Amino acid sequence: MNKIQEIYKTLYEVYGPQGWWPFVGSDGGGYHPSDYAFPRDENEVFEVCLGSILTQNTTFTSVVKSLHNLNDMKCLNHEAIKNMPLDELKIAIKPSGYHNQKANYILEFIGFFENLKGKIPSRDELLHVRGVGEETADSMLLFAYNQPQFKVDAYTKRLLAHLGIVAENAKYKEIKELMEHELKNIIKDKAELVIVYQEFHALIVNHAKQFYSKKPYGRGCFLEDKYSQKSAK
DNA sequence: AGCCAGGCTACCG
DNA sequence: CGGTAGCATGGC
Repeated sequence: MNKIQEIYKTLYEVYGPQGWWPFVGSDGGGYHPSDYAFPRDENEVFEVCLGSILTQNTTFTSVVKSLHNLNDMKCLNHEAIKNMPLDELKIAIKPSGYHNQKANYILEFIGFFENLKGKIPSRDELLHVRGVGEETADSMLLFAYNQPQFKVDAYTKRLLAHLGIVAENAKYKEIKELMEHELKNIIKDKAELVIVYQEFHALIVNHAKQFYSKKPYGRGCFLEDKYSQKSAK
């Protein structure tokens, strides 16, 4: 087992399955640890994509508020959002911040989404949608479409940089390819790989919220002793 | 009161 | 190419 896999194993043993991606539509199930039958329909696929845009540079608790606002207005689906007044959309998603930008991102994405007609988009196609960058694209592919694309976020980079596994100025692509390379050779089954990518990302966020949110980063991080590649002092 | 959050675009050199 | 200002709100 390589170091990345050991870190995953340790985090999973400590925190358990995260069942990331809280759904608020449908039966309003919230998080769903150990249940990987999501998303269950086309509307939940869209809900994840919507959440992926809304969560840019924001906490997911804020996103859940926005999603509840839309759900209360019976507008938690692409057709209703497309047909609602722009001002109402902006008000609904206000808790997530950047509502002027994100409202337009969402409408642009809906145009793209409807053109797909249920097809799975490629990563490159997603990246051409305005408002969809690398992390958002991977978020959609991993959590909405169950594709084995590792999602790298600020926490992932911060953790790996702190442990000396990547450089402080490492780029998104470099980190993504490292994680995928270290994990996919061992895990052959695609569905299982998706689950590991999903859980790993969620575990990193859970862990990093506690130990990598405020400076000095890494204080109290129990991964540091075992996995840090930095030479002592 | 200030810093940070599960980023992206536009524009600069 | 890399670097950075601007975008907005809520929580602690």
